[in-house]
Amino acid sequence: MTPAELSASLLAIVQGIAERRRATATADDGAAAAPVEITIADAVLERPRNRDHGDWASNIAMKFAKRLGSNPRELATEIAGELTETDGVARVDIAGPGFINITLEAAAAGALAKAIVESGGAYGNGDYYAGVTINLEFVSANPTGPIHIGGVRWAAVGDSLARIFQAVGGVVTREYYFNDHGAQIDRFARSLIASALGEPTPEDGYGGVYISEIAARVIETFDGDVRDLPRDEAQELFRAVGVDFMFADIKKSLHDFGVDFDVYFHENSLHESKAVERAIARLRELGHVYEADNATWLRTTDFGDDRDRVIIKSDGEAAYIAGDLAYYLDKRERGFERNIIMLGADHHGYIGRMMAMCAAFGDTPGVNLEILIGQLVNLMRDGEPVRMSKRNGTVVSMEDLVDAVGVDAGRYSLVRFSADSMIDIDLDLLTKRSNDNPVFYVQYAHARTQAVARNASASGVDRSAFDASLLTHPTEASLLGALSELPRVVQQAAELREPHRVARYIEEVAGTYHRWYDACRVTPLGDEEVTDLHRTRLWLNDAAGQVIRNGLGLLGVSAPDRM
RNA sequence: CCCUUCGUAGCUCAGCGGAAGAGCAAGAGACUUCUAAUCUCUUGCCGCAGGUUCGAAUCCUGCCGAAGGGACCA
Repeated sequence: MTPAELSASLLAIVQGIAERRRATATADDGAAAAPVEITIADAVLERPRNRDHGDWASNIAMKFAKRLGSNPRELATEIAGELTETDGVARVDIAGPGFINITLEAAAAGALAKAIVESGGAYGNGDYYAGVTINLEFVSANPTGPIHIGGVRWAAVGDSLARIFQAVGGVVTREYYFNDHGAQIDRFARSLIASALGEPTPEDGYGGVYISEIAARVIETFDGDVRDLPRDEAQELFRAVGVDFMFADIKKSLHDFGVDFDVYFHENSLHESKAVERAIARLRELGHVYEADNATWLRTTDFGDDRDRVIIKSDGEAAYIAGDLAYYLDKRERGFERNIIMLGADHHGYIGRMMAMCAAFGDTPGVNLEILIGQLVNLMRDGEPVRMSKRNGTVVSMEDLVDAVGVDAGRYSLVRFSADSMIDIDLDLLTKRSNDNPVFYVQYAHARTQAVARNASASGVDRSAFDASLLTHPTEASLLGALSELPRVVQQAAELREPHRVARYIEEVAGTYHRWYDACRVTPLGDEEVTDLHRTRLWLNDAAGQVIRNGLGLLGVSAPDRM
């Protein structure tokens, strides 16, 4: 019996009770006579932490007691009476103010092990976003330097979120918006030229080691002596070629981190294709654009922003947001129902104008456009914060992180925390390659499932028999309960856009598995005969491995067979 | 002044209407038998004060503390 089946039974029972109450109620009973709407969403089951509270618990009696003209414990007792008769239910207890604690028969609970193994990599998937087109934009760091450790967080979280959306049926495009237009790029180009000519770093330029490396590579591609070039031609050369090199580097480090984007969108293309003009013209037609102080404004205050925004500056240049207008419109024209953008907390001020822009186009903020804000990463050394700056070249890059701890530990430690919490990354701890990263705990659990499977095979234990009623040990009920949660966790992670839930969940599964391993053997001891208990436990072992593997997969972390 | 996020065990953080959790650190125990990177035992005015609710760590208001943000910068 799956949790879904159990909650369906529970729903039917409560609906039946409500129906009978209504039928027998007299008109002057008031509340009891009114129809009470009870849906599957009300019949949620929780898995209690405390095993004394059974396999599943429901608070439905407390929720509906008042509306059904009863007190919680009375209603719970009535529900329990019927639930006890349900196939697969071993025991029902009432506890506290009206909790209904349900214990399943071993056979009913254990059937799940086989179901998981048979579903394989698809176990945990759902249809929450079936067929929904989702554009997920993340990282989008300027190509003026390597991706630093702050951007890496969004790479890990964003890619994981994309995987989770896909698991619930979403048609996801991972997108990287490449800001190759504007003043920062000009500064980048000037910095390259300065480095190439042996001049000092410009006042407002970038000065890292990577600048001289890129400059040297640009010089190599040029047939002749860059020193002979007029300044404006040099600027263009270093801009175009330098950005390409920088961009290739960024792409490669993302790839090495296991993150590949479907679309790398160039901001510059929006200006070259006149998409910006078209977007502004569209908004002008809709009546949201006006001229003032020699500039062109978008009346975002009509849509909840705290001030109107300039879209074309008085010098005739497009403001940054103009690109955003065109970019959003482009995404919509490419057919994405949902456009999600992940930004760092330092950009939270963008939300108002972006949502207003979305509404100005006639779309629905929060549905067609959604902005996720994640807190920044705090870089520490010896307990002291380290300031990173592209200007003076003190940047800890994605490669530094990967070199120090590897892709798995790096990704895991970034995706394990809620995006709402700021995280400190201590460089010394990192380089010590400390073993306290829970990723090893989880990976070890997976490796252990594989070791058990190998040993089982060597001892002649196979999956030729399955008798779920044999899975009677408390740790087996506990493990089965944990395994049953994956689909719900995945859906919740998708709904709330919180990949860290998957990480926390597989940590719990790993713990439950280790405890089961400690108590229950899959392969027989010494000369013992292979029994159906061993065979059935192999199914459970393999189901646990499958769940951990699927969970790690959603985080982009490998599931090793040996450690 | 305004906005956003955070404040839970010694530390790092989960939980976000329903019966206070994990890892680490510290101490004590458990391997002749499937991986000891494991398991077992030991820790709390959920920042403070009100409110909503049958029920609040969770929702609302105020305060305190931390981080970030409020441009015709990107």
